Amino acid sequence: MSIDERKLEVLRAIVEDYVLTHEPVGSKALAERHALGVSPATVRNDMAVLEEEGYIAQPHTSAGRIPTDKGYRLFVDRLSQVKPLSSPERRAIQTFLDGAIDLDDVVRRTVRLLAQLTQQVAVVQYPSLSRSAVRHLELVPLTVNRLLLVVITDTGRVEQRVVELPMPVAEEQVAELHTILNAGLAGRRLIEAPAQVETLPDAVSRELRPVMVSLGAVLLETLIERPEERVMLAGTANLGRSAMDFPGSIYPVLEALEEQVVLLKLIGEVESPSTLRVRIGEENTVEGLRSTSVVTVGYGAGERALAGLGVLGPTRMDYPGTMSAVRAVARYVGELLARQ
Amino acid sequence: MSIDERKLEVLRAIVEDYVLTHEPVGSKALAERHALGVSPATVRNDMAVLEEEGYIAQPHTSAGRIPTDKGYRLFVDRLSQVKPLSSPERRAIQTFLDGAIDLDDVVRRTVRLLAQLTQQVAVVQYPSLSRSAVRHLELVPLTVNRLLLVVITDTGRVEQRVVELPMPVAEEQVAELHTILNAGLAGRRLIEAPAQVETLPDAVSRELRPVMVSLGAVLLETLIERPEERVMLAGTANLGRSAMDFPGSIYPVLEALEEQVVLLKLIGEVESPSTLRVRIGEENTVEGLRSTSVVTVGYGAGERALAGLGVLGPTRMDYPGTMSAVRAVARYVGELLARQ
DNA sequence: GCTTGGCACTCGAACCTGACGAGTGCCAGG
DNA sequence: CCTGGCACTCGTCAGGTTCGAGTGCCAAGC
Repeated sequence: MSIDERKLEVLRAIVEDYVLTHEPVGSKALAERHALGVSPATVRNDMAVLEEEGYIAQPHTSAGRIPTDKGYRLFVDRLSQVKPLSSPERRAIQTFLDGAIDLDDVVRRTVRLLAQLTQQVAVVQYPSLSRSAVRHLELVPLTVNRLLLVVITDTGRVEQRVVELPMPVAEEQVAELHTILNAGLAGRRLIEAPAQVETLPDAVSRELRPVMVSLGAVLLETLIERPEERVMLAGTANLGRSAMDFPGSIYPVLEALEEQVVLLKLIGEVESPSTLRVRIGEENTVEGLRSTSVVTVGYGAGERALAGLGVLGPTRMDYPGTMSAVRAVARYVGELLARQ
Repeated sequence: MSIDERKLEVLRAIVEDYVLTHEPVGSKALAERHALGVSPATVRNDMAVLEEEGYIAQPHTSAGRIPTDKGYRLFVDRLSQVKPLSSPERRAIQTFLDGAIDLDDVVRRTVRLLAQLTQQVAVVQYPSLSRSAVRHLELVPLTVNRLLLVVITDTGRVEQRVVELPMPVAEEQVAELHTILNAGLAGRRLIEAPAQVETLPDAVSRELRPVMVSLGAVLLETLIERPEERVMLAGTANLGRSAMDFPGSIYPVLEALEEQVVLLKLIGEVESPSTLRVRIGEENTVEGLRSTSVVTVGYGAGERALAGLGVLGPTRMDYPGTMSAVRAVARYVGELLARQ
């Protein structure tokens, strides 16, 4: 690393000031506001080097400097210290989340909380179906040859599908199917279900085999092969607050946020609940989000990530604050889900 | 009404031109583009009268006129003719909605469709719980003293609550509760359920009464007294397109749209599926939506409105087009729900 | 060799100005 | 009651000027 201590200090000062004021920061103001112990002229020299190396840039010749994506990256990687949440904040998270009555409510509260804490756009993915375990399967006869298949997971998620049966079934037969299904699948992860599903038809009485086959097919197709991953969004209005930070308009950002696929791509690629992931500006693969930064993390019980959550805002965001808020919320939601 | 034929014609022309161009329209352009059969000077006189009566206004002295809310109101009430949808549009609605696999999917497709057809923000309310009928109730034992109560309505909506029981119950007892619940409630509207719920404890064996009481309490409280009305939103990005139409910014609009309560207020007050409701600008009671117009209608099977749907956009919107799109979609969704 | 103060230079923001033209209101004549 | 004509208003736009923040560079100092 060719950058010595003071230059890093200068970069940190630039990032901090710029995040605070939204204005390009000049050498003089910088030397004054931060106890750098050197004169503006010296700062200018450092800035020239930083610019040459691509960490900062000038919007126009006679203006101060602003950090580049590369600058923010360095800041996040080496300069920012985790800002611990204030205890009122911690308490707010607890009391706000503890009131949730079901999974939907947990997700809704979480996403609002995140949006409010960070004053940015928050995204929370529902606990992923494929990574959850089946708690219970229920069959509800709708007509003689239509069943509603209800799957309840250990995270509290409830999914239902209508299944068209190849033949009419009586009530006792439904009971039989019900028993076999639960015996075979309850407690299993959905992701390890396919093998199990194959064996199910053999376990039921001969005439019910085709019915069990249809049920298995629906299970496989809609719950495992293309499980419906859902996300919830909040705080879009916060984009307005920082509208001037987006070149052009917030329009492409709003557009990207409307696409479920995009959102999933954004927070779906999480690994463990302990590692925060920060994508800054151009690092985002999604066209339209190139002017934003995204902070995501997995959440779930223990080390296994059930799903992701995160926050999206202008590249000029308060990274330390956002990162600790995201981490704290994820941790707490994980505990909450493990508890029930 | 002190306004004669030609003045109305002039007003219509102004509205139509302004909606098309987004620019104040002057007397000359107006006389040219529309076959009014009179000279610009005459149009000017008419415009002066229209302005005096509050139907149009001038942004500044040397500019053309734009319609006021009152002007749009007159236009909607007396001047616009329903613009029938093109047959490709009709077909698009059909094919797009027919692919839906469950209620969630119906709502999601509907809201997207509306947003795309109108190029505005679309809002769709889920079929209201209290106005739906119970198709089936299911009880899933979680632990010995916790049950999951699942309610399936005739519109395909599935709601679930965890119920803490005052005592542990065995499997046969759950079966009994299940039978009694379904016997008493299946087929009833949720809104007429309270009376029925009261009688349920008497129908079960003595020792199960307290359990049935808890179940009844949960049913009443969470499903009937404060039923969770849900809405889905799409097309927020379309606000960007007409950002310049909003004085100040779209920020307050976005903010209002984040509030479920506001959205419900917006589309919840619908009566019959046949009557469109148009609220223009200042007619909106919601602060923040004073610069928008809202077109809503009820939808449902037959004459009974199950819930509402609608569209929100700048006051300068294509009212005839929007109105017919909203009406057509509502009609089709109603049919779809009745069919299943 | 790094730091510092001085100084000339650049360039965007803000302000002013005048020309232009769209659009109006009014009036007299048909 | 409609019409053409005409004076008037006022926002927009282009061009020009000033102002000042901030820079880069250089020579002197520690």
